[in-house]
Amino acid sequence: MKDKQHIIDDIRAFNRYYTGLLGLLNNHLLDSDYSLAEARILYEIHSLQPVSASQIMSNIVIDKGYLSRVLKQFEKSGLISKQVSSEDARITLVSLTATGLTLFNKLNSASEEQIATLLNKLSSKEQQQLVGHMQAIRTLLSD
Amino acid sequence: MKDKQHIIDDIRAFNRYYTGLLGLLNNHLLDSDYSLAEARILYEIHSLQPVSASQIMSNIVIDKGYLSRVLKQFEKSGLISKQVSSEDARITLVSLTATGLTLFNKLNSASEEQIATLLNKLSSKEQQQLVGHMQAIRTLLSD
DNA sequence: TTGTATTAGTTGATAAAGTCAACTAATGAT
DNA sequence: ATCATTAGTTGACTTTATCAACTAATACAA
Repeated sequence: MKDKQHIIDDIRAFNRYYTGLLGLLNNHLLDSDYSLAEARILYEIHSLQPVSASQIMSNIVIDKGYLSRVLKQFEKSGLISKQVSSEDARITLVSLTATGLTLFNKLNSASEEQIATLLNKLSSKEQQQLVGHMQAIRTLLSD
Repeated sequence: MKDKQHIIDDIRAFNRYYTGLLGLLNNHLLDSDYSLAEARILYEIHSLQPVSASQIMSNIVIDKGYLSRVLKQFEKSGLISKQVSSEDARITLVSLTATGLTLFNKLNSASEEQIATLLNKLSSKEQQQLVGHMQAIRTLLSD
């Protein structure tokens, strides 16, 4: 039975470890023209479209000015289209264009590929266990 | 039994979740004058001192030019002292000064406090389980 | 030993990323 | 109607990060 200090140390060690792993997994973005933030915004748009900037901000911690500019750039480069909400003219809903969807699929596949490479080292049973541990962590921390 | 695609999706969902959690836990640094990178460098120096820039780079992914500047600034502000290695004059070993140690302790306590707050929502048994899941993940992924 | 490659670290120049406040326009609430 | 709030934009700026060129020291092999 570990004492509290020991538990805290272990969690921080895991956090350092996992920060590094997340960094490795996100490395493939360096070969693309997109940052992690942009990739994540694209992911949110894909998941929630048509979606407002505010909705995106409720899923990602990001400055609204920064987000506004990213979306502006996305529109300029033809990745998304904007449409003012018919219910509330303050709100602009964004959706992926065909080009945006193609890009999303490309980035998404690359992300999946990273994970797949990680999983290749594990047996099927170990893979199930890994996911089990992850879900257990989320469950423990989400109450 | 989940198929591979399902497993990949679950892992990516965990990664998004944990990225957000790490962001929250690192938020306390916004109230300090130090960035996450700086805090981590300070941590490495504390752990490994006397330590070279190269050694730090083997623990953190960071540009050597950037690291060089951070260390230069640390020295300038009296947080670390530098000493050329007696065995190899290319190598500069850095150590925390008393001021640096004080700062480290402060940042360290704040980090621990963040974790402690997270743990407060859990019973002692759940805390042990949480650490168990984390170690299991590390074990699975580190082979 | 001498030349060649490698390693450690620094610096200049630049780009990318993120922050903050002021602002407009639309809507909500009393 | 007025006042407050919400959504989003923009300008100005700082911080963070990247990359290549460079010096100096050491390793290594002929």
